[in-house]
Amino acid sequence: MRVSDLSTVAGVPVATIKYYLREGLLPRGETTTSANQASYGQAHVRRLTLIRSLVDVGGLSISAVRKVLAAIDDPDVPLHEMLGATVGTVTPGAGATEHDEYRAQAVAEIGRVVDARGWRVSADAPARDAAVDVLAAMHRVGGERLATVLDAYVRAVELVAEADLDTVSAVPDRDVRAETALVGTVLGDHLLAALRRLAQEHVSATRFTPPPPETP
Amino acid sequence: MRVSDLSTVAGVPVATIKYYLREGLLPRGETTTSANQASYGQAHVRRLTLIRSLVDVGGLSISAVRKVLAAIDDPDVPLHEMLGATVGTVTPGAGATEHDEYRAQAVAEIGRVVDARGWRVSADAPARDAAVDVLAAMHRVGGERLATVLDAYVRAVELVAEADLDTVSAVPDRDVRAETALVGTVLGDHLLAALRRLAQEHVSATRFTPPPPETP
DNA sequence: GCATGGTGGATACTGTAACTATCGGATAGC
DNA sequence: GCTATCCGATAGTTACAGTATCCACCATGC
Repeated sequence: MRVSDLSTVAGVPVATIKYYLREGLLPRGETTTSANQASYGQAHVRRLTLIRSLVDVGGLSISAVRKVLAAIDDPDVPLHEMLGATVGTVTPGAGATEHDEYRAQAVAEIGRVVDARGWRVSADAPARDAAVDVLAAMHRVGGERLATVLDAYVRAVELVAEADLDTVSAVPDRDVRAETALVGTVLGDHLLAALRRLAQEHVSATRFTPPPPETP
Repeated sequence: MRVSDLSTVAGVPVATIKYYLREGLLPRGETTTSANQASYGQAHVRRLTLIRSLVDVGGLSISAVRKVLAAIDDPDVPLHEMLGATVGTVTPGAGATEHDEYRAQAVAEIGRVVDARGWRVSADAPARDAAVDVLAAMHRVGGERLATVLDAYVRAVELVAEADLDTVSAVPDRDVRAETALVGTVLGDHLLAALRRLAQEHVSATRFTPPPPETP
């Protein structure tokens, strides 16, 4: 399989494939004979599909994809660390974090819920900082109001995380498991976001409009 | 309050404020005397803080911010429609959606869960398409495996949406309510994502490592 | 045995997004 | 009156994600 075939199968322009090769997202094909004839296999198609999903649907940047793929490919990186690597990349913020009153309050609130639910998470988990940043921003712009959702969110993500781990645990192969965890986490965020909008619409409809005629 | 003051208070460079004015994100200050002396008030500070949160923490693009702000400011736009407007902007995809087997399956699955939970959502809600797209991408890259989480996700977002609506309903003023819904939805996605990582770490830790010494 | 066209690799270019810098004229406050 | 600041417009900058072009080289069908 040469580039043009890979391009056809995966639906990605050749120029873009070359770009991904340059950027180290996609391993180079085996240069069988010599010099300028490399051959690509099924693994390249998989990887390319993965990259496209992360970029197009997951919204990751190229450098973010490079990072997480490197983590996938390194057998020494534990799973939760790989997922942690996606945090800083999905939420681009974290730059020049202001240490104001809002942030202090957010730190306290996150600490409270982590303790209350008995979560065993390291104090310096990147996701923890991300959560603090978002919560601080909520306070900054919306006052106290928004913090009241925190407990419900925490219970909801426990449900989600249990399901996530069930799915990931069921995969025997290490590489496939890492890939599953990655895709499930990155795309899962967006799936959750879309479902949340639907659920909001539903809840809003049931609360504020008369119920539809019963259909038993 | 002139631009430089606004800049100091909100922590945003003057040049950037001018850019936002140009782009119509921020209403121009009242041009009190005439021509070149405009004055800004507390509302501008609020709006500027809101914009920065949506951009920096929420990750929205400038054009997306313009769209949702226009929806906020228009009293005729119903709440769920405003939130729907954020869907297409957060998930940039939707371009050249392939109608392959994966998508067909995703459509069926979303239809199934919506029916199963009795969700009252319109068939052409933007969030529905977004969910279908993401689910199709999951199938494309990860096979059947990932779809098993769907039911758990649906139950989780019901919890979340109830909490969201509780919070929003508690706000009396229409404008503040719209703003709360917007911020809660956009930033809420990221808060949920970060909390989800934490919960994943916790669940992973409790499943695969010995329990910590008890501290009753 | 040789023309044709695809290949790998390098380099240069394009388009978009989000600012950032400069400029010309006006005006505020001393 | 003088200087600092302001407004508005225009032009420039940086980063990102590709695209496009070039060129020497293989490989294969005639």
